[in-house]
Amino acid sequence: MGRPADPARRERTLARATDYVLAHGLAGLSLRPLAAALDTSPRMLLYDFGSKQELVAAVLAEARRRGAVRLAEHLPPKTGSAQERLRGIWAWIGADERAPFVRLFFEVHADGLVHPETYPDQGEAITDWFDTLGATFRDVSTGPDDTVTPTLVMAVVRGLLFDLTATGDRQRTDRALDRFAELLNQ
Amino acid sequence: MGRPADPARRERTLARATDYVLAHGLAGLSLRPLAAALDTSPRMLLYDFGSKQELVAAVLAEARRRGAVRLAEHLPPKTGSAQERLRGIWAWIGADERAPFVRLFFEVHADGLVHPETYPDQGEAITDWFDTLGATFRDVSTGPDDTVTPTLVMAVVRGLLFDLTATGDRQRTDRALDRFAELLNQ
DNA sequence: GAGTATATGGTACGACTGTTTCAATAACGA
DNA sequence: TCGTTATTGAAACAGTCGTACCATATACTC
Repeated sequence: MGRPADPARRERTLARATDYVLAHGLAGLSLRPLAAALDTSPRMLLYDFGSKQELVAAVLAEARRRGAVRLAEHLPPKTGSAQERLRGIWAWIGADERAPFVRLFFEVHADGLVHPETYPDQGEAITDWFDTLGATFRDVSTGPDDTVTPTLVMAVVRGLLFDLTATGDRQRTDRALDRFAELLNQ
Repeated sequence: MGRPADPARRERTLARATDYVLAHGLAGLSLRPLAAALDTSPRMLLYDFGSKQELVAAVLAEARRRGAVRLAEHLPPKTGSAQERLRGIWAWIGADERAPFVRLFFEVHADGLVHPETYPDQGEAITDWFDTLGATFRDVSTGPDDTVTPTLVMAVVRGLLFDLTATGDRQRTDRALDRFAELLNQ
């Protein structure tokens, strides 16, 4: 009895809100402009998500879900040298299409440093790529439980992403990655 | 004639404001709490700095100045292997005492990605370490104008700092740096 | 139709924001 | 003491923020 609930609405709003946050960033996020861009109202955002904090948490979870899916779709087969695979990953993550994800990634990390309590799984978000990347670079690892190699590979990728997003100098960062790939291949 | 100006007040306020921002971060910075912590008033902050934006710019310039001074003080002489020098830099920058600087560093970068117009010299802030680090690692560079080696070295350091600040796992990040130092030494 | 649960719009509250305005005080030279 | 300039306090302004309250509309069962 009564009007049936419409859970699809929340999902649709979440998807569009995630698009919005990827486009505009997290820092200045405000309910009223967000609602206006989504053709809804702050009233409905709170109705669906309870509070702004829960909305943000849902958006971040959705963004991470999307990233994981696309990474899984793209991850190259384990053919070719470690050098080639590393270059493939860098070309993919550094492409302009990934810029909104990368930007949000850095934004969440920075905010997490100031408000650790808001991101209880901050550490996980960093290390859960290891399972994926560790498998990809198993042949250059020292053993099946080697966490050092994936740590270093991810540090290079993140560090160069940091540089690339700040300076826009793709040539220099590309070359630096090549240099690392050579070192790793020896 | 008339009451003499007191430029020392602005300097004193700037120094304390920089301490405050290093301790509390940039994101939630607000004039009233800042003024209260500095035993002054929002009125005086604007009197001395003109606007919040100019205050922030002054604080960031001061923070960068401090960082440069301390780095210059610490930079080890060019004795020892590249491996040892890299470990020295990592031990210094990764120490707990540097955490506020590192935090602010990531915060500014993230904010700069969303509001590039606010940080006209964002790229410079990244590349101006190269002159210092390029000299330190000249023996592993391919030439006097080699920008690739310092780019890679800094990417590893920043990437591992990212990991360390997010996960707190010092053992794993230390080992990853050692691994990189070995690779670089070959 | 009535009854009922979900979905919305409108509005206002209280707390904050950076900034401005107006007035008062303080320290100097003449 | 007086003029002048620097400094400072108190208050208000115009805006934004997240959120709560109240009424209404909608879509369903019976």
